[in-house]
Amino acid sequence: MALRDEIDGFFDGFLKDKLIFKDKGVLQANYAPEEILHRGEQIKQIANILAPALRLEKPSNLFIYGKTGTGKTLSTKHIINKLNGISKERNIQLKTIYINCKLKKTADTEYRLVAQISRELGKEIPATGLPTEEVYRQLFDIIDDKRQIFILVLDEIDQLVKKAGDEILYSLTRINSELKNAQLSLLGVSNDLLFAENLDPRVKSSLSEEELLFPPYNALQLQQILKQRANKAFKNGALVQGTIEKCAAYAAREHGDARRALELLRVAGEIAEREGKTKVSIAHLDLAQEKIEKDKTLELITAQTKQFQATLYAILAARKNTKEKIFTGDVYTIYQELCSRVKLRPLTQRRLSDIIAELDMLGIINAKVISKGRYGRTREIALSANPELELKLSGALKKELGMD
DNA sequence: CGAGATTCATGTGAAGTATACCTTTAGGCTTAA
DNA sequence: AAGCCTAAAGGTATACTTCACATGAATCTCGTA
Repeated sequence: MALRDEIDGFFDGFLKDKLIFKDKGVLQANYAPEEILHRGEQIKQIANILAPALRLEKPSNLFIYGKTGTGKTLSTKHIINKLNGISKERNIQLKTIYINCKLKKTADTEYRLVAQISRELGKEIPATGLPTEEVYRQLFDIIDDKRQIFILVLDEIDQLVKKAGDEILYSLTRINSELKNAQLSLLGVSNDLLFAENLDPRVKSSLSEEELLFPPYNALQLQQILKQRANKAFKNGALVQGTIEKCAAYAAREHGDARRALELLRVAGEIAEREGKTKVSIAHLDLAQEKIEKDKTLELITAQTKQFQATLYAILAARKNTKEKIFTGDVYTIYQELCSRVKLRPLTQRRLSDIIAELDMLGIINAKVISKGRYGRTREIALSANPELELKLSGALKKELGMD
């Protein structure tokens, strides 16, 4: 009974003392403000390009690129929402589909992408079993059902191509020639500025009928964006003077990533709140910086399969054993021991090699192929984490793998 | 001493296999006329 | 006879394995200055 009261008391206090935030959601990544600052020009252009859709004419394919946190996703979603609003109001046969290609297990192969698109349109497609052709055919049927325009947004399209190749895009750009009633426009969004360079020329020319570059925000613009959101998110006076400026400066240093700046501010607020403070100070920003990095990686690895986790753990262990550089062979030996210890069926070295390459792609480790001359050829593996994070990772992995 | 051959440990590509899932289809059973 | 259910057959995507060949600089070899 006593415990019960104590907990009630805790929750009460938690609710009553909203020390810092007024509405934290405003700082969350998926929040869409009514007014998007400093992107007026880009939004207008996107609108211009997509506008024909409202007259049931196929808009040009559009390719948007710019670094992370420059408002690409936000702006496209904004326009998409507006289009949806208008088409609903006027009863225009316009549908939009938004797919984020980065989400693992969702859209990282041709089959999964097409299946996901169909799912967005309300058709259940099994995870496996159907021929890819069949899934395409079903998608056609849905799309070509009547005279209508589709706008397909592929966010983080570079991730998709990196994993699954650009033939997918070729197929997608060719869909139109097979459609009788409907028309489909592609809107590709990429974080990688050089992405288009390596595409098949046919795909490239067809995907980027129109192109749009989102430049990074500068420190001043970031400040204004932060202020706009902070006013809604925080209680009056919850921010120590200069916090926003500092936060903007941090983010500007990292190629003007607004998403990161907002996250930084939010996490700083959360930390301050947990400390029971009523004000967010610059010190909290620094703490937040570390925490974000930790959480990102932690989240990433817990989402991986056991095999990936075991591999990473083996790398961490190898790292602990020797101060010297780590090579694939060392990792594999440790990995095998580890497998027998946690009762995991060990994979072949061939597969491990691929897994290491994938971990590298995920940015969790740094691996590059080197030749040691007489002593063969291998991957030289380094961790991109700092020692403290390393410790946390290793702890988390132990738990994931069920070790004591 | 230096050019070319050798060597090692693993990268890498292609093809094959296991698994988990899908649709189709034929046969058997039930049901209703 | 028509309708429905079930299990087998035949097919796919994905993750992984097997096999075989490719890599590329440190090291070795050997001819030459």
